[in-house]
Amino acid sequence: MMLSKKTKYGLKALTYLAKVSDNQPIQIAEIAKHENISQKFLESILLTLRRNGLLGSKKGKGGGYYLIKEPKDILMTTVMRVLEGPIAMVPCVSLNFYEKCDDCPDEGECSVHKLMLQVRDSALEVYRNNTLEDLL
Amino acid sequence: MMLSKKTKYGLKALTYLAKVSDNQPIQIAEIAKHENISQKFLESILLTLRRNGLLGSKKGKGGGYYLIKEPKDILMTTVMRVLEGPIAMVPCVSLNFYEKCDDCPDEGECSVHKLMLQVRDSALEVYRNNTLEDLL
DNA sequence: TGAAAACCCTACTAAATCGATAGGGTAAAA
DNA sequence: TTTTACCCTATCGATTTAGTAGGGTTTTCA
Repeated sequence: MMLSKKTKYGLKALTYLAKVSDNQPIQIAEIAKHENISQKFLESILLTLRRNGLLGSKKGKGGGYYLIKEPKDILMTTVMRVLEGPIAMVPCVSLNFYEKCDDCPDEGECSVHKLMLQVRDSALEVYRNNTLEDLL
Repeated sequence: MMLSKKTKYGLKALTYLAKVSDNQPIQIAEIAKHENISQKFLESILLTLRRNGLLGSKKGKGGGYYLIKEPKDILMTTVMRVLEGPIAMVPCVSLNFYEKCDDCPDEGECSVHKLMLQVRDSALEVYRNNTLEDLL
């Protein structure tokens, strides 16, 4: 139930980019140093963000990573799904990764299902109501 | 970010006890069979619940586990904390297990902190608004 | 044009956690 | 006094996490 470091670092990196850059590329090393993150680990996280359309990158001297959207257009639902995976705590209440429980004969009767549905909805509401801009 | 099987099974066991029993002791084997749970694993979970004041037990023939409170008096906040641990996804927003992040110089400025505070509050609200009775 | 800067990719690993399994010990009721 | 059922400890394979290592490859600028 803990937030992974991957997500934590990813969020911090996005925040840093949103703060300092006017879409100038920022080098990995700079972000890593400023946010106290292992550079190599951060590298893999930024790569994930880029592959999922949240960041752009530029190679060569003067290169780096930059936001390709406005902070106000980057929803936390997207960020969390990309970095942390499904928002639901059990697959049987997941919107995007639904899976039936093999041990549970009737979802409608399942107390875990009932509770986790509410938890998912409340988390989703938080993520939907927060853009990167809101966190600056 | 997944719910552990421990919590899932624990919740199911509590629900089962609330449904079938008028505070008669129910044997582990019966719960395990009915809810499709490994008996030995369930045993350790029930023990945890007993140690934390959520269940009572009776030894010997005719023994088993039973609820020691009314379902309407068993809050999900308690159940989740006992089985799953802290509700917060980062220690720096935990009410009961607060810890400062070593990499984060200023919590007030931290985007992760800001977001996770909201997530914790919304989860807490759900858990506070649900008793065992509500899940039956 | 060539070398340095910076991204890109793969593979490995130590540590921790999870979900169980095994095997017995102990108390209580019939 | 024997059976029943809870109680407790230890172990273990699989998976995940949080990196580390090391070497590409591409691009840009001098």
